[in-house]
Amino acid sequence: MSFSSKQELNLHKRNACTFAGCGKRFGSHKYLLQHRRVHLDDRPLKCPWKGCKMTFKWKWACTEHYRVHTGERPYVCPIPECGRTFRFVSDFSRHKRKTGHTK
Amino acid sequence: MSFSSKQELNLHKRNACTFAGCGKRFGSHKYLLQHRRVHLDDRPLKCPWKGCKMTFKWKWACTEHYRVHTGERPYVCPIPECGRTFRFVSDFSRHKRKTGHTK
DNA sequence: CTTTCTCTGTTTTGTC
DNA sequence: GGACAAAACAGAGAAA
DNA sequence: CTTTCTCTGTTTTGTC
DNA sequence: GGACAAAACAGAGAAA
Ligand SMILES: [Zn+2]
Ligand SMILES: [Zn+2]
Ligand SMILES: [Zn+2]
Ligand SMILES: [Zn+2]
Ligand SMILES: [Zn+2]
Ligand SMILES: [Zn+2]
Ligand SMILES: [Zn+2]
Ligand SMILES: [Zn+2]
Ligand SMILES: [Zn+2]
Ligand SMILES: [Zn+2]
Ligand SMILES: [Zn+2]
Ligand SMILES: [Zn+2]
Repeated sequence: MSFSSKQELNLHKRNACTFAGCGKRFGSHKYLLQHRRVHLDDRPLKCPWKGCKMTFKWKWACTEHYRVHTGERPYVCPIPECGRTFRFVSDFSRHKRKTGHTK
Repeated sequence: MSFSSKQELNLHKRNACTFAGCGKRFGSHKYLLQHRRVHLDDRPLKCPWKGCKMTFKWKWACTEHYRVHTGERPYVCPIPECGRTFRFVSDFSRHKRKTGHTK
């Protein structure tokens, strides 16, 4: 880590991103370091599906994307009369929030 | 302005956006209020070109977009041997930065 | 790498 | 109980 | 409004 | 000189 000014170092210590136009602050210093990838061009994670060219910055995005190939719908509502299934955790979360279907 | 907690009011006073997942801080309180539109669905500015359906949150984006209809290239490099023209101020800025073509 | 174009935080300009 | 990292979540939000 | 899907800040889980 | 708002800039960054 190198800093071009004392001001920048102080912001870093306060968990603030110093990329131009960002200005975000975070709850942990560890995450601040992970957040940097948002501003970098690298997309190091590749979809393991043969022939798929999708790339990602975040492991979780890659994990969920892979399900569009497999068709997997791993989230199942625990309410017996409902039984809806979801491919993405976000849609499952919304279902629980809107319907109250929680065990 | 209403706040759901004292914590949220304090962040507002420190020019911090309290939308979930944002966490940005800004140089002025006035801009913090303008920044909110980033999180709202409204796109109140409409392209004035007949038949164009483009909409915008920011006036400047609308102003520059309109030039794709008119073909205008209002930015002209002041160095006589160069004379390049640009449709968008950002490209003109980059030209000056990379070449040093400044009067 | 390029060009084209939009988004947005900050700076500059204009009016009182 | 404590690190600490990895995984997963829970929204936001873009696209159609 | 809907469904599908990606992004990311925070929370939860797993290992020592 | 001071507000204060409007306009414009200067990057970042997505898309092709
Ligand atoms: Zn550090
Ligand atoms: Zn950042
Ligand atoms: Zn894939
Ligand atoms: Zn259900
Ligand atoms: Zn206020
Ligand atoms: Zn915000
Ligand atoms: Zn238009
Ligand atoms: Zn030039
Ligand atoms: Zn674009
Ligand atoms: Zn949404
Ligand atoms: Zn998307
Ligand atoms: Zn760029």
